[in-house]
Amino acid sequence: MRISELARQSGLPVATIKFYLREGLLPPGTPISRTQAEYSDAHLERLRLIRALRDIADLPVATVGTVLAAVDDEELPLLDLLGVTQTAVAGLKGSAPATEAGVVLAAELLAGLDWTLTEDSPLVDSLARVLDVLHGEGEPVDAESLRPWAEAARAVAEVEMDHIPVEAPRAEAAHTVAVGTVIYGELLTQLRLAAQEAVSLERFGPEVRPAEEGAEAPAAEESAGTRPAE
Amino acid sequence: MRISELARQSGLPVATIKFYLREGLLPPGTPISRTQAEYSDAHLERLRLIRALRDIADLPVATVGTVLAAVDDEELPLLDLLGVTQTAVAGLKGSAPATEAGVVLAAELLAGLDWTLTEDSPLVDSLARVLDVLHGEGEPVDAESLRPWAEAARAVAEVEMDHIPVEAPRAEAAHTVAVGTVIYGELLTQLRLAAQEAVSLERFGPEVRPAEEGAEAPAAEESAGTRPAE
DNA sequence: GCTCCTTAGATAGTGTCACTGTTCAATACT
DNA sequence: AGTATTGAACAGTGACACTATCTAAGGAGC
Repeated sequence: MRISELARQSGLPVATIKFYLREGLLPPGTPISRTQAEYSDAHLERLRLIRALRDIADLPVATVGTVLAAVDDEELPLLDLLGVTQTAVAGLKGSAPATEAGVVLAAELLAGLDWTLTEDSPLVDSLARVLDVLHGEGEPVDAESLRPWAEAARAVAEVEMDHIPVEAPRAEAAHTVAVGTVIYGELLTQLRLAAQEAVSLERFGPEVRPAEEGAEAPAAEESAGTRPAE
Repeated sequence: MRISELARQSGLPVATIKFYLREGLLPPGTPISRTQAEYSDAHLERLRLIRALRDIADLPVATVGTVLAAVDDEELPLLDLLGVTQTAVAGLKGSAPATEAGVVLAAELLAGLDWTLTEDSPLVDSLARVLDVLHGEGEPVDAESLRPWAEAARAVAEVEMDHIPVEAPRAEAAHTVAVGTVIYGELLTQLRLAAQEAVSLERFGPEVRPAEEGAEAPAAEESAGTRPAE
């Protein structure tokens, strides 16, 4: 297909696709002539992935490029791909580096959990910055208090690692690593919020919520698309 | 203290503080004269919180304003504050709404978990969008496959709800709700990444990774290293 | 061959966001 | 008195992610 067709199928403007091409996020199509190139379904795939990383994970375009390059690099071990992807996702905004105390706290926490990271893992600093903020807000940051989060994190991490098709062709496994790291993270985030709401309603406000089994008024549903959750 | 002192103690430029004042994120100080105002430690507190929401959660300034206004509103029930905060945090970037299929899937998932949300909770849509992406990438999105994430999410949500000082003055509880929803979310995200790394190292490569204490082989590693890339 | 359309590629422009800097008049401090 | 600081209003900046325009070269139908 040519670029306009690719645009139509992906739902993206031609100009945007050209932009991704320029930025190296999307590999060039195979040139048919000097003014035409052929794009494949793989390009469509790739565009979907790009949009997922942009829309869901909100990664900057340059970072998407870094991750994609790592996915495409057949030489790169999966373990390193995971590192690249994590670095892309973990990055916190502000430039303030973690305090020394935060780093110590983070290291102690990891040690207490028996989690061994690579020597220079940037995750320690990201984690330290979060602990700094928590500490600054008066929240407890000792290993014991944080254990529930650590255990939940570990549980999903185990499942995710089980989920990587290590025996499959590298391209497939690489795709899973990148998608998994990024998208399952967002899934967990959204589920946590949903769980918060569910738990808080159970505890503090079940009575303000009829709509259980009674004759649900025929109204509503106008924009919900489907039943809300019952 | 006056504004320059507030700037010094908070580490923020005066111009930035004035900006937050203009945007309504920071309440005005008590005017001493027509050209001077007195700021308190509460302002310092507030600035810390603003920076936490900006740097850690990467919330837009306008959204920070919304959350802060909800925190300050003594009339607003904590349950509603939670809703406001969740909406602020959950917001996904792209404008594409969830597909109908995604919404159905999300509703079924929530139903299967016995999680009841408010009728019009925007969380359903956010969750649906993540499921859409997962589905588009060929990942399984049935309730059974996603159960581990749901259980982990529920576990931390329970702990977080326990953690809210419902008996304390509303201002304190409100602060905890906002900080908790936002910052503990990031904590979980970072811990998940750390756990991924720990688990992957345990399983696939404690030995392929020297750099422990030996004299780091001067050899190549051409470009594969675990550099942050960028 | 001759229009008319599409494309690749290069370059410039737009809109948003979060500051940042500038000016001015009214104090405040020394 | 003289310098510095402040609050208020407003213009300017830099990063980012597109988006638009322009040009020359094909290609398609007549």
